[in-house]
Amino acid sequence: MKAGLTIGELARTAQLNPRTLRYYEGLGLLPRPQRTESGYRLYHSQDVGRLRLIKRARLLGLSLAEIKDIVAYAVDGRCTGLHRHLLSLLTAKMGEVDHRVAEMLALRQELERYRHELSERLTQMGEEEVCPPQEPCGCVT
Amino acid sequence: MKAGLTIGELARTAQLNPRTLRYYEGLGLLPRPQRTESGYRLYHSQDVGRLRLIKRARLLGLSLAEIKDIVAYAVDGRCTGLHRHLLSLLTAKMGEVDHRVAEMLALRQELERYRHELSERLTQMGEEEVCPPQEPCGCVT
DNA sequence: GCTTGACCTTCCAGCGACTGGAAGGTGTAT
DNA sequence: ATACACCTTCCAGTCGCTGGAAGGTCAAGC
Repeated sequence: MKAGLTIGELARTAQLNPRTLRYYEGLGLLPRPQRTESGYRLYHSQDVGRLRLIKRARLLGLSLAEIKDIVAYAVDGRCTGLHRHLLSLLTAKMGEVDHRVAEMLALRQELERYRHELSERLTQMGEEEVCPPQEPCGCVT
Repeated sequence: MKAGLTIGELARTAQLNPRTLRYYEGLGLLPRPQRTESGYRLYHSQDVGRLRLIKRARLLGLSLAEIKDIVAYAVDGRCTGLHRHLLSLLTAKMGEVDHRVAEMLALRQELERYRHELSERLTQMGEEEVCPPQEPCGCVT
């Protein structure tokens, strides 16, 4: 076994489960790779980039079907549907990225507030103690 | 039917499916609300805030079980487990927010690049045409 | 050479978080 | 009185994984 990554190696570098890669292959999101004589999948290091794009798009919440179109374009330069369709998908999703980033940052602030409060309470009381019902912090109203 | 929101009204203001609210209730994420004589659920406007927090936390990818702890603390001021446990959860998740925001922005750039390229191609060729295989844009390597 | 152990293969089944259909009751508007 | 949109419960399906089972492969150590 020489040039090429096994599914485990690719999965490790892409921070994904090997099972997930096989699942993606089944959906056509990942091309069917070469096989060794014994049937092991052999990937190119190039596939890492493809997976990185997929992962990011998943983070945003794109469906695997949508991602398939985007990856097809990004990696192979072809569209499965209409140009205009893909274009409007991209535009919509970019707007969603902005929205999500804003929400994330709002959540971050909220978490920070809880964390701060909580760590204060923790220093005041026993370390291992289960928390009794207390005043709500009133952040959520 | 007076003071109080029906499940549909609450769902609409929180931008969620009524079914999702019932599902959350089943998991204990949302308290069992009052009922009208005929059995309709009646919510307080206060529940909107709770749902907003839940939605944000879901956006970040927290599991509903994790969110349950956070919401219990944020809204009712109590922990279901150890203080320290919740604290480390919060800290970890705040780190993840930062990571996600960075990934989102990277994705945004990537999408913008595809979008730009694609719109150029679109103005050069027929509007409604299905895209033939073309050069990959080489962004993913 | 043989065993150990980590890897690979396929297939099928389960989970988490919804989401939809069916069958029936409610509430208000015309 | 009849629409029509809403509500109720229950069960089953979808999406995106993820795990177990049963078996084959391969490099390392004894």
